[in-house]
Amino acid sequence: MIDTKEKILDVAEELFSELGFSATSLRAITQKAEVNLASVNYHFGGKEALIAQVLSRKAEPLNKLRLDHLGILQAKGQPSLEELLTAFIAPALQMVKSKSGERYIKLLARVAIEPIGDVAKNLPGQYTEVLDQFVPAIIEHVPTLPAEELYWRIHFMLGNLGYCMAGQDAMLLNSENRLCDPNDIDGMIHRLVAFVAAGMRAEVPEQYRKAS
Amino acid sequence: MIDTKEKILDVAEELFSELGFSATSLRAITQKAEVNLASVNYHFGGKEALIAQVLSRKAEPLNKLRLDHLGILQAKGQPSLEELLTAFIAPALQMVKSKSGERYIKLLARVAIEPIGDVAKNLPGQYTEVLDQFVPAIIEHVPTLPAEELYWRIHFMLGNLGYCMAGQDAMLLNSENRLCDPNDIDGMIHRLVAFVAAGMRAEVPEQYRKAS
DNA sequence: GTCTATAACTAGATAGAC
DNA sequence: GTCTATCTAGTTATAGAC
Repeated sequence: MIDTKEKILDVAEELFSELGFSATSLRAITQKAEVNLASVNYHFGGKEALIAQVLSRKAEPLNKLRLDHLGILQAKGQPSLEELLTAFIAPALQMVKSKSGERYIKLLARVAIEPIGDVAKNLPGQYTEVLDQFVPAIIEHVPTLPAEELYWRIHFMLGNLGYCMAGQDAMLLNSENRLCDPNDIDGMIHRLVAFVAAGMRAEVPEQYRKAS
Repeated sequence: MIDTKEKILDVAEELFSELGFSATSLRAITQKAEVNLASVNYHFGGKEALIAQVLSRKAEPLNKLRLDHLGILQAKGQPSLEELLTAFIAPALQMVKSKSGERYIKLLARVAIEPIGDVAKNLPGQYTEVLDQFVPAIIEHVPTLPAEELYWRIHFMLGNLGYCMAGQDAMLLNSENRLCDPNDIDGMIHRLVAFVAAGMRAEVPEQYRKAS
């Protein structure tokens, strides 16, 4: 069947996100997907490669959304820092509205907690293309920022994003009386962009103000 | 024995962080701790309450460090925003240098991924006292910030902190060629404080600039 | 009781027929 | 591309020697 690969990926994504990687056997996946056991190896090369594909299949449309958004901005002239950050942040936060997006963030968390082979080590590679496009555009707005400082701040932004994507599942967000609604995705995007933009523009602490 | 409770907590912390909550049986815990199976129920009331205690036992010294730090600052006059944020951020990041601190952050991640009863719901309560002390002190530096906006930014800061605490286990941080060293805890603290302080002081986006 | 050998089972990977 | 059969490794359980 032509979509055997897709069926395997769908079931694998579901079981991996629910049970974890080591608790999910290839036999369980192939049985539920109603395909042959050997087809995993034929199509993917092994369990670890399957995991990597499950993850990259989700990363790809996200990458595309971000790059498309960036392309549209740049076609209109030089985008503002806020516009750049929105192009990076909004697709990720909008993604987690869907069931499938929720699974993706759960899978990322599992990779961090239950490291399988080189999967975690290879994850950042799925985002390098996007970062390589965004980082130079961001630099234009903070030209005096040392490169090391810039990458720290990129990481801080990724931290913000991860926490917000985890949303209601995150432990500290579902607090009462804290006056902000984690379901207000658009509000979250606007506010996060403002917060990160200010952080990006922050003055560099003296001791780190060497040339880059 | 007088420290049966402590022994149970130690072993439970270790097994929960390594195996997860549902994969760790009370039998496994009591056997490894060399205590009677029934003692868990006697001392804690049940598995869920044990989990809650394992978590709160870690939160308490962190809370104390933060509040002590804050007290010292306030005794010297009005602290700067950067000093306040350092008092909040530094204890958490320094904690994860230890094996036990690593376990704690792993447990927090597990609570998010594998929700057990009301444990996740009750976690924020372990930090309310600290936040109730810090938030008013922070407000003095951003007096025009609407309350809702302030809490969003507090959450953004918590996101930064969580990501940095996860450190090398986090998926996106162990990237090559990104020029920043996640083991440089002091550098991380200084830079994160500068980043968050700027975010706190950011101008409020127009649409959210209603009175608080 | 403790230790070791082995059996039974499970899982990932592969070869070769179709 | 799909399938059956098989190989290899790792884990768990158990039997029997000491």
